[in-house]
Amino acid sequence: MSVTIYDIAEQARVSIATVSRVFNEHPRVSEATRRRVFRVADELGYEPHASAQSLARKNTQIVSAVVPMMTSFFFMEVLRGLQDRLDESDHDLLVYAARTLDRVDGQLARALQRGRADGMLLASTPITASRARRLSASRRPIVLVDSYHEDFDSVTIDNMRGGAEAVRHLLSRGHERIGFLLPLAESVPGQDRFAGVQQALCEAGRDLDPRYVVRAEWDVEMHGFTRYAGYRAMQQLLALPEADRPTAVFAFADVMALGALRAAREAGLSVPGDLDMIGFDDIESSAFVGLTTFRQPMVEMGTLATELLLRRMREPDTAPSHTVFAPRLIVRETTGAEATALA
Amino acid sequence: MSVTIYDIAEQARVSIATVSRVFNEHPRVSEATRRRVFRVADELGYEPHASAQSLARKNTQIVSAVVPMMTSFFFMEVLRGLQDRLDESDHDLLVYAARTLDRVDGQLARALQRGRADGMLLASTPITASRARRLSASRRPIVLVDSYHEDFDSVTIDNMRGGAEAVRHLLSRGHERIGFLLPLAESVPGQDRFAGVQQALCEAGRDLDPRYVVRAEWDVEMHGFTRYAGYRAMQQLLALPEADRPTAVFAFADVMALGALRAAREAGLSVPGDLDMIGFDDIESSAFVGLTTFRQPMVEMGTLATELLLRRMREPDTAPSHTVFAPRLIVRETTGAEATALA
DNA sequence: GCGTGTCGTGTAAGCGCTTTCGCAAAGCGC
DNA sequence: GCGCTTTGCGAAAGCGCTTACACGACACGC
Repeated sequence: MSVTIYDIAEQARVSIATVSRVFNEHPRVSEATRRRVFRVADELGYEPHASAQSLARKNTQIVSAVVPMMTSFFFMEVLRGLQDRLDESDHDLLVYAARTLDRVDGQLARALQRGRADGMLLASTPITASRARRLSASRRPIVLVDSYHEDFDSVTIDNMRGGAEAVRHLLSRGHERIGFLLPLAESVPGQDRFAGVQQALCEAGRDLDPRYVVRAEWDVEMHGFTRYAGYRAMQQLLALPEADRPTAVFAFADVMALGALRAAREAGLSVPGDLDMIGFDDIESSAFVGLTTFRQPMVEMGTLATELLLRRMREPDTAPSHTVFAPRLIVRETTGAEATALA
Repeated sequence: MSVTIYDIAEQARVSIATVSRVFNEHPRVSEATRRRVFRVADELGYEPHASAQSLARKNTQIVSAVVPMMTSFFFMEVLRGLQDRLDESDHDLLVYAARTLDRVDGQLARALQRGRADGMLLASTPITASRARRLSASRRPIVLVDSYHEDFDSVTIDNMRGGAEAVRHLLSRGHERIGFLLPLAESVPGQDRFAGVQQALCEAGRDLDPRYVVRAEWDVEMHGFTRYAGYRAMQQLLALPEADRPTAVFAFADVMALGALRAAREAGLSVPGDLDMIGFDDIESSAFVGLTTFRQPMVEMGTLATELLLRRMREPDTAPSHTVFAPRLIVRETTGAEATALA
């Protein structure tokens, strides 16, 4: 078997309590014994047993993250933020990734059930009433990233503002007929962005032409956040009589915009030129294809969320905080920017 | 505090041993007590304490994965495979992600140190002699994904074959002057692909013109697997006298190819037409830009690796197995395929 | 020299679970 | 009915660690 504090205690001629104290940096240990214990521990190659520590200390030094991989680029970036911050504070990260949105509940259940973690991060997971109830019932520190519920700390993006800004940007470029490619109605970011759209149109005194609003009905389990959904939705827009076709399109996600770009080009349109296009997310491909979009400070969101979680683990009874980041418009070729060299 | 087996035992008028037996599906429990225990457990909302179980059982039901995020798309896909398989067997996943390759050792150390996991998956992590030593010393079940060492189970891609096939494909399209964009010399997949290149050239009776081989010297911490590195490397190729310029380029990774494409287009070349291009990895953007490349069965690699790991956890003393997947050439527009509609 | 503090250490009681062992009761063949 | 096995369960000993408590040794002020 592996080395335990008993082995060290024996060899170092002290009690196991002292060995434990040494490793826990307890102040009342003499310099001499401290050194002796460390030396013996080194020689024997001792590593504390994580489970035993957890059991005795009543904490695990583990944080879990539940993520629907739907937004995989988003998640990878957030993950970076998490890891960076967690490394510093000596916590490990347990990941419960769900393939599709409908599997999130399963992963959530597991994460809660096992009770392995001291705290939990939920990324891009819509908090329904029933989820909220279960989360509250677990009495665990919880932080939401990219989703909102009043009972929990959250770090989000101001989607409404983004939606509004997208419209304003397109209006400022003189577009009269703007098409919108939306995800499923259930999508919360989708709802918010759309609210922004309506607000901006209203402010500008425009009406929303329902023919220009296409809701994805494809790839339902991804809420329509896929290339294919964007592609099909765009085709629907393109099926309008040519004179009525939108001259600009706001796709609610970059992946959708990419599909839409493809559809537009297949239809013989050039973008920009015949059509302006704007997305949301700033995924990796977007810079490459010159897609105008909105950037979200994902790494930062990850580190902040972790920070909040660690705080809440220390002080569980503070009121939930809600941080909202502003998305930043990145103007690229698809709304007329000059092509730029690769940074 | 939370509910323990003692609470259940008391309420159900049995001993804690029996409660434990019920939950562990021990055969020798009467149907009546089984039911009673389950009922009480449900009422009280009992959840077994993971750390206590680990301590008593001497296993954790946790698998850890160490990944350099370098290849983030690759990792996300592999992760999918992992999760799918782990979910089935009721294991949780601990992720140690390193931002860059030089931080891998830190994460490796943590993963080993904490001893939290019953087994370990290493993705895309070059196994140096010193790492191999540390891994062996830990006496833990280990499986390598996308890297190789004779002492451990591994699941890899036949990079040499891919490299050779890339060259053959370009030769078959009549190219005489082929440029190569390589990552740092340290990169093992890079070395293998290059070996394949040399082999294919040799078979075809061609010499390798050293002017056509550019090794990335940028983004060293990513081993040169970045857009920017590809971009700069391509510029170097383009700096050759026009008559000598390669008519086709094999970039050793899609990200590099994307950068290279950009550089080529900035230089006024059209791809395909003036230049053929081929990459490796089939990242998401590649389908979009029509890049010919090699696909790796990443999800499958993930599930297989997990399968192997679970097996090794059951039977630690079997000889290491080495599975090699063949990369599949995906011919797209950059080597002359017709543009295809989005699937 | 005596109380009073502080230091350094050991003893032992947990943390919540699994599992061995033993025992009584019940079932079996004859 | 007698020995035998099987069944169902409890007692108790861990798993490796933390930590409250106690205790002796020593330093200090007076």
